[in-house]
Amino acid sequence: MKTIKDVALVSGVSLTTVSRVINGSEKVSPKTKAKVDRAIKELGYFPNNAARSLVKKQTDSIAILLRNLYDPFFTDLIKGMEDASAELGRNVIFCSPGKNEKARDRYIEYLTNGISDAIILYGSLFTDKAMIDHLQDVHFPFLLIENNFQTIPVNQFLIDNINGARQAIEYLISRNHKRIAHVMGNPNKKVILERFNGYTETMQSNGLLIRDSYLINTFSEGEVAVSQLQEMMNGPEETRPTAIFCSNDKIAIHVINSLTKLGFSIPKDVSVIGFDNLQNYNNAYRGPRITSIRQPLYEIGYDSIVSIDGILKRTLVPPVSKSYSTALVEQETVEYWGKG
Amino acid sequence: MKTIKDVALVSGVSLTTVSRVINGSEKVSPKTKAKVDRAIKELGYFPNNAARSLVKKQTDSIAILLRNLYDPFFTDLIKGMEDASAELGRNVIFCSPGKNEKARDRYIEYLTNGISDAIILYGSLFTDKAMIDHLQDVHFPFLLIENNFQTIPVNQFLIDNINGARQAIEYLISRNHKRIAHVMGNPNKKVILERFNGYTETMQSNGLLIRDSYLINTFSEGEVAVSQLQEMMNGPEETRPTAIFCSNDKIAIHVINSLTKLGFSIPKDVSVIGFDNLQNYNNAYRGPRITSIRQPLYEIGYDSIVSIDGILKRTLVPPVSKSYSTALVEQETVEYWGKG
DNA sequence: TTCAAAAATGATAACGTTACCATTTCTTCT
DNA sequence: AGAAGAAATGGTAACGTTATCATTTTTGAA
Repeated sequence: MKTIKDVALVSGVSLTTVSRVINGSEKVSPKTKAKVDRAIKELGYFPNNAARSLVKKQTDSIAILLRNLYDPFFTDLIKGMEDASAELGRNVIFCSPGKNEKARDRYIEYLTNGISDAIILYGSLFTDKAMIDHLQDVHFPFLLIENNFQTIPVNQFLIDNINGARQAIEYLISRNHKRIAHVMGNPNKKVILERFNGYTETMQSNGLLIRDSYLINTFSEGEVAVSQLQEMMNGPEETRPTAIFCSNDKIAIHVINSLTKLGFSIPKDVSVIGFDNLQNYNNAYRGPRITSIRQPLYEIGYDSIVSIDGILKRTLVPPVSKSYSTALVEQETVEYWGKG
Repeated sequence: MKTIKDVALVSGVSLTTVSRVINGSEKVSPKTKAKVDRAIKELGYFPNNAARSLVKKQTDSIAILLRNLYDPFFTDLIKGMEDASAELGRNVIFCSPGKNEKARDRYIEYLTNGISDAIILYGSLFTDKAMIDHLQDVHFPFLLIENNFQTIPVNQFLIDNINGARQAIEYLISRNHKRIAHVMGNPNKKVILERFNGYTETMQSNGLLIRDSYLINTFSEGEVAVSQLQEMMNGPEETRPTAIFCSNDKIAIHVINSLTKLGFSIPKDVSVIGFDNLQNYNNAYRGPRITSIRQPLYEIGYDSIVSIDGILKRTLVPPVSKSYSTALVEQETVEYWGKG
């Protein structure tokens, strides 16, 4: 490995001067700069980042921690992050420790100690108070996306899930639906809970009844959810839901598949609306395109990098927090109820 | 930021002893270890990786460079890498510079100088000779997947695309197809060229004619490809292909969509076979599930991490090279031709 | 030509850790 | 009790870079 020392020796100048050339300092004569550049090229020298960040106490790179990098849910988010970092010329590194908490903490310890200058964390199940406290204690810059810490002043981007759910329900109501069920996921997740809240609030404020059978939890019940679904759909016609709001598109796919197997046709017999507006369906799915609520993941990804960059450059003063609104995407799983 | 010095001060031992405790050395008494551990906890000390890798000249982490992390094509590959690194307890960092060559080189310079101990590179358009030469010059461990350097002894994993194409064509032949067309992508890509070669070789060895119209290049022709496709399918029945082999599933989707628009039904009027066996289709796609050649991307991802780990631990001696075979996945786009 | 100011260059100490060798302390055996 | 050996601990120099201050060289005005 070639070092700055070798370059200094070959070009006949001091370490300091070489360092100046490398870092593009103005205070070096063109002649000297040429000499040093020549030596650098000749030796194939590259600066060592470990040494550099040790003394500078900064690395110039941003880390992103996602639970699973391979999840198609993250497609747009990652794309936004890639685009922003390319435009800014920032090095960005992605890590995905999976659901293992030990691995997550190992990565955080690794990334926050001499590897990156800031970290972006996505997802509520992925973060806990102790972790956030730790990051604050050591004054390490971080940005949370869709996490559970709305009460403390940290950098965080949130999606207005409550209003997103409202958009879904009000859209259904505008299509003449009154009996609307909700199939939800793990309520420990921020997004699931908020969408549930948005559902109940909107139903109530529109004077619509939420029957017990209208709430199906795929998380706590496991396989039971399907039989609950079946029971609900086989109930008397006057209480049977005409539309189902699902916590997300994955659940919607599951619901549509199950209903289809039970002999129902979507959206003729029952409308279904999802959340997330997935761009890619698993190729096992054969049903109609899901009418869904879109969250601006590309924008969020893009902005997150830009914001962290701003914070590191001190052009932005933390805490930076934003709320993103959702939009309804009409596709094929919702139909006007009754005689249109 | 707390340092080893603070820990030494608080626990009343020397720097060296603290370092020993941190690194789990045996040569420290239980009593001292307890004292030091207490101080570490009390101070919230974490070792600085920059300083550590500066002196150790190793970082214990592996870097992966993919052109675009968000591409659903990489789903299984990434999953395999994540699983392997989790099992090994290795830190793995992903970077995706996009198609920008400058950015790619910036990342390589960054990663190879004090950030990671080895690098995995995927894709043939993504690497060039100069880059590989550089990595070899500086003796930085790397592993290529599906690249263009079969001639020089580097660590590399390859997929047997020629045989994969043969599997596709022979399957079609076994289903009574004789007039088989090929819609291909950018032939500068290793995989595209090899699949094309596999197609021509297998056609020839089976005594089947490749008419000029049977070769359609979506890359050089752009939109022209669709009109070529149309022309081919509207030709006289006795020369019209009964099956189309596509370089990959994305192209197959494009072909199926175009043919459907032209009034053809898949697989009744013409069979289509793809390559890659994508797990997720873009939700705009409405056609049948694509019969395709599967490449073992999960295994490749998993093995790549294990191999690089082995090379770094010196339990494996480079060059490590493997060839992976493909498998046919029967789905819905190929039918027996004629009266079955 | 001289001198002050500006520009260019250099010497050296950090940064936080581990490697290496030296020293001290503890065991154990006679 | 003393010596030899083992175990535990410590001092210090590296690692490759940049920051800080000091020095030298150049420039330009009188």
